[in-house]
Amino acid sequence: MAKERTDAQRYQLSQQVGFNLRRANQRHVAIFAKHVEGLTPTQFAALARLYEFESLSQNKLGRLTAMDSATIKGVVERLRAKGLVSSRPDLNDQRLRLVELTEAGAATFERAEAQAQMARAETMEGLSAEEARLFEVLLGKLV
Amino acid sequence: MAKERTDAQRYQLSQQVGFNLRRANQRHVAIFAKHVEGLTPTQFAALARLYEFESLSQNKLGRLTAMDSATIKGVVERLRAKGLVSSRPDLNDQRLRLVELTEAGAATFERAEAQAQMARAETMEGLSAEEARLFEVLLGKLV
DNA sequence: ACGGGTTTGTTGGTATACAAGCAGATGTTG
DNA sequence: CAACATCTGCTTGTATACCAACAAACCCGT
Repeated sequence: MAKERTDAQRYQLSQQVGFNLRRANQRHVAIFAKHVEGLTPTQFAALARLYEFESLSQNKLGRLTAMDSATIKGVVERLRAKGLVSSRPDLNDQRLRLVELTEAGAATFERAEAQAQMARAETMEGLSAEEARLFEVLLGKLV
Repeated sequence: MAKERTDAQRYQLSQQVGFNLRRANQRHVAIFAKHVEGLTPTQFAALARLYEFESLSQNKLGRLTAMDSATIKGVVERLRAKGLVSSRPDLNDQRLRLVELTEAGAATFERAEAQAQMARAETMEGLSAEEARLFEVLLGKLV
């Protein structure tokens, strides 16, 4: 057995918000992967935004999904490789790349939405309905 | 302006727990980086565990910090490059690599602990003291 | 003692995530 | 209109994060 320090010296990592935020997120990603086949949470988020807004520039899509321009580039690229989105230059503003859902992308999102709901339920299963509602409110204030 | 779908069709990504867990974690990592210079949250977590237990095998350290063996390998490697930990083979069990804090590592952790506390405070600044306490309890039930 | 299962650490591959630096396009202001 | 600032997308580099496959070392039951 490894020796432990006394309580006075011990730092309670397991009770640190930052550590637990990271673990909660890790756990949710794992649960999401189990329920939603073929899409990561970030890819799902991108599809959700494109479903909401028919067409978005790549950077704007990134901002709406909390990804910087380097990250969203890769996500769009992988969604494109799966045939779920298309992208083309904007004729009015030549800096922009307009990204859109394909039909397959819209269908995939609609199917994934129900699965994502199940992932959410499993993520929250340790909390009562009342606690879950409260947690979501507090989490919303944090971000 | 991009066209939006009607409310009936709209998926409220911004209210999804998974999405907000990811954003909350991103935000915390950014705040942590601002307050704790030279250490990432995961590197800090590893130092915290090594401060708690004097000596740990690499894999066990990974388990205690919620990192798989591939991830913890890189973290230990970078901490070693900074001179904050040392690692050596275990003579009793030749599979193991024992990882320990160096003196510089212990000092760095003690300094970083106060800074991490400030990062925590800033992360939670949107919540009242009572809400923050409650949030931590609920988050603890989730992980 | 030995053959089978487990554990540990490593490697390679994929996917976020962000900083910094870049070039081209656009906007703004004198 | 010209100078300047801003924005967009791209690239490189670093750091998690996890999966799958692997070999060496260990453990355990027979």
